[in-house]
Amino acid sequence: MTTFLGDMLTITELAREAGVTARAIRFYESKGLLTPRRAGTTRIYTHRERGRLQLILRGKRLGFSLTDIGEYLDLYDADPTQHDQIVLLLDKVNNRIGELESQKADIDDTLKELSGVRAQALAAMDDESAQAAQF
Amino acid sequence: MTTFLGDMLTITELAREAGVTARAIRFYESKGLLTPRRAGTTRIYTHRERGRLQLILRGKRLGFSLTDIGEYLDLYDADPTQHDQIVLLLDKVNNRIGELESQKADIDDTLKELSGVRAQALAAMDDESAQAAQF
DNA sequence: AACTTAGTTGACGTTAACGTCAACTTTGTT
DNA sequence: AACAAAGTTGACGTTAACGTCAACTAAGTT
Repeated sequence: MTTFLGDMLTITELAREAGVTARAIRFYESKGLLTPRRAGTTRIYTHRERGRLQLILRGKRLGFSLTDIGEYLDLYDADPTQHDQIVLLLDKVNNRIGELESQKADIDDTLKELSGVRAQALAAMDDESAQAAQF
Repeated sequence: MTTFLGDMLTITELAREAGVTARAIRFYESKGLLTPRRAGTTRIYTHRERGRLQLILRGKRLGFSLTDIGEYLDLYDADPTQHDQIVLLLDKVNNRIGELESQKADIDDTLKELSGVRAQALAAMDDESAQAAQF
């Protein structure tokens, strides 16, 4: 294992670093979200794949399906010399931005409600201690 | 069907209004997220259930599981006279707020990246038309 | 050379969130 | 009364996203 690896990681190393299982990483690959090089039969993960994995995990945290995430990743791979591709790209990017902004609005609504709940809870506790101070 | 219904809806009416299937609504009930009254055997949905359903759907848009959503809905039902409940409630509310804020951060990161992608795409199109203008 | 230690490829199992019947009962209509 | 429409309860099917094995192989170790 004293072979020079530089920026490269094995699947279990990447898994630990990212906090997921190797199985999950292979699964993402089977869905076309990752395409690691191979050293013989063994998968080798480099900077690019690490970044992609982070994007995948972030997408998951936002509740997107792996299919959606795949389309998102594709946005980074468009050929800037193909006019048609760029036009399609722009459309998809704009759609994605719209979705994310409405999701953000949902979050803000929820946060406001939770602030309300919290305020009520604090008020209830105040009442309680005021009540206790009576005796 | 000319019975007075007032604020009340039948399951298919509620389903249409909310854009989901009746099956989904029954499913949410089976998970304890909704508890409609009954007129004999038929479910009756009133203002409260409609609001709850909206909260469920918003939770889904944010990528939460029905279990998570159930805990979220519980936050609205805490008894303000029970000290222990309120303390627990505050803790849960604060956790939820934290999660949502980090989710919001993920969204903002993604939005920034997408802006970058868009800018690159627009630049590529500019180059292209400039190129075309050469001839 | 014999072994342990990753890593690899199937292949089947599992959970969440419904979809899709089938078989009834209940209502309102003709 | 007879009937179509809507609602109800099972119960089985389906998809996504992995978990869990089993059986092999390649790579260093002793």
